[in-house]
Amino acid sequence: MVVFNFEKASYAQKLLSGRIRISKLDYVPRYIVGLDVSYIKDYGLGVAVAAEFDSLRVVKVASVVDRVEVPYVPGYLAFREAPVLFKVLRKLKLDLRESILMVNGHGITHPRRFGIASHIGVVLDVPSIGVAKRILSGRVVKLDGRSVIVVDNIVGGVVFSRGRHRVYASIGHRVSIDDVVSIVDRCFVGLKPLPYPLYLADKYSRDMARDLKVRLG
DNA sequence: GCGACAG
DNA sequence: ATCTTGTCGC
Repeated sequence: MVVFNFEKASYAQKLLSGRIRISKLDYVPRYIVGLDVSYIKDYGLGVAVAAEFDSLRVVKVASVVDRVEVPYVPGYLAFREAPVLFKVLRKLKLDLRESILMVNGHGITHPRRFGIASHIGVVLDVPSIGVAKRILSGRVVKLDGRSVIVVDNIVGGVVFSRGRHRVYASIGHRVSIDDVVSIVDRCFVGLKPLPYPLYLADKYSRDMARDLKVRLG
């Protein structure tokens, strides 16, 4: 049996973090795609929700059930979940050249600056943003009335407060911190604690887990 | 060594 | 993430 090699995974993350491009989004996206995974035992239930960037109207949803081999260890989430998300993105059959990805997890606000949002963004070379419910790496600092996450002396993420909920958004790939702020901000609708595309991906994957359990007894 | 630790 | 009863607050 092959065991996961965390040493090599660390090396890969440090190496690949050098491929992250932090720059202003170079096109107006047509779609924003929310990505999330829930679990039943060793099966990951991945969901992708594509919404129009302007109206946030949902245009496409895809889901996949995939066996996961890698355990969850903080800092190595991508090696567990990214394969599931690559599969569901293939099923989505959407032209990602005109889209941006919103991934449940961190981007560069990661111990080796290569969280799952950056991982997926770099591998597919698609603009991406990470959105996490808890902080993983970096220091939260107040910067002109706004809480931001500083890593390596740059602003890599921003903290959003929705009532008592906190959301930590960060640069994934091919976006600027200003893009992260403006894009995540306009995805909050109503009182939902997560940006809409991610809220739906999260909801649908949980619904899927519940339904599948009923079907299994 | 100790604490912290996305999903 | 998932499991899982009662309980706090609006």
